Amino acid sequence: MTELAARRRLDPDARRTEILDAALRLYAERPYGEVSTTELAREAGVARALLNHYFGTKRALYLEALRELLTIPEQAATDLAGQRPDDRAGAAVDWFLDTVEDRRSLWLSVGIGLSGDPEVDAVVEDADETAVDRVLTALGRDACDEPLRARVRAFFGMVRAASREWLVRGSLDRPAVRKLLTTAFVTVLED
Amino acid sequence: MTELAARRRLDPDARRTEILDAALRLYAERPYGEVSTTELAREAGVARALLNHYFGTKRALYLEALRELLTIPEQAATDLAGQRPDDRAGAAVDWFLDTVEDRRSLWLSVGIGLSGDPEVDAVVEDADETAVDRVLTALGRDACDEPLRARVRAFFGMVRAASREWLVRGSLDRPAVRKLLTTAFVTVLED
DNA sequence: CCGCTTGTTGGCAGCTTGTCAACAGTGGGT
DNA sequence: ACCCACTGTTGACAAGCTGCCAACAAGCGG
Repeated sequence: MTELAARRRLDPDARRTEILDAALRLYAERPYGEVSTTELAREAGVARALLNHYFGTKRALYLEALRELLTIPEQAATDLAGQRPDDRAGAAVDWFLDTVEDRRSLWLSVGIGLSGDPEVDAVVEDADETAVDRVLTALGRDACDEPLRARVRAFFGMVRAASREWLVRGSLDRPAVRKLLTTAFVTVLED
Repeated sequence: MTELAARRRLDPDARRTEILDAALRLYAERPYGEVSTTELAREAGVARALLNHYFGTKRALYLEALRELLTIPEQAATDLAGQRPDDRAGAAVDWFLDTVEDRRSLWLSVGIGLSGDPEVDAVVEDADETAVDRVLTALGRDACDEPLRARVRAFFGMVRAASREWLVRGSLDRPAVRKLLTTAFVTVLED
């Protein structure tokens, strides 16, 4: 059953991604604290010490995986400008929901919101920051308006919670979530 | 300096709360993974094995502390009914912000939103559920309207994120947060 | 074919958690 | 007042986990 593969010598980048993919696979099922480095190494088909060699520490590997997961594809938010101005908010919400649905399992597995761990929070906030940039520029709004950015970040909290209601609890269907988020988004963008 | 106090024999309930308080104190500063049972025991002035005796496992102790933290005082939400009907949402938001500000350090330390850990999430969701109950009944709305409940839970996600903008980043002041959340809450309540 | 660079590994040292038998307050019975 | 059972409390042990380091070997240049 357990074939011990011959010692493969890989390009460092390839090995890195192999390990990262394995980590994403495991963290998709269980939270950080319940996944040991031994398991991570086994899943990646690699010696445990190699994790430390590439990522330094177990936590660093987790943060890398998290960053990888939260990095949203750039192309998506470009075509909002073509929409009718009065429904750009709706189009933006559709974009949110599409990306969430696409990365469903991983997105939900990593949890929603901030963890209380400063380093983890930093990664999440970083991802939020770029998402705010993309959305505001796609909407043709001033991306340097700090209070506006803050309101959008607050709105993201609602996006996460609403996605959870939709995908996990099933208490809202997609049209309901869309309507809820769109109206909320409009109010957020105004004042 | 380090006085080794004589072995005190306490009522189990008293000892439990002593340990829980110590745990809350530590978890207010550092996340779960960075607090060892040795530290928890030292902070509580107790042998490490006693933690296991009372709570079984380190994780169980954490969950207890979390539940304790998230349990909101009941009295607060009762006086909403007296408000002018058209500003009940604003009064509810004030109530949110008061409780958040009151428990500031602990609330923020525990993080915002869900963690990906099923057990932790269960505790958080449980607390949310009772909060939804209190708010809806205080507003005179149907507390059994499941889609409405879902929308309020989604709104809570925004409350958390907005509180963070206010208390941690300082990107919004209290009036701004109040206005943002109030208008959003109104739209959430309508649909 | 040899040897060097470097990707890769096994094993060690320190620390953490859960368990268990033993210790010691505390109150009741004589 | 003494003893004894009850049980709150503790020290020590075993298993597991993480980070580190010296050693091994795969591939490439000579």
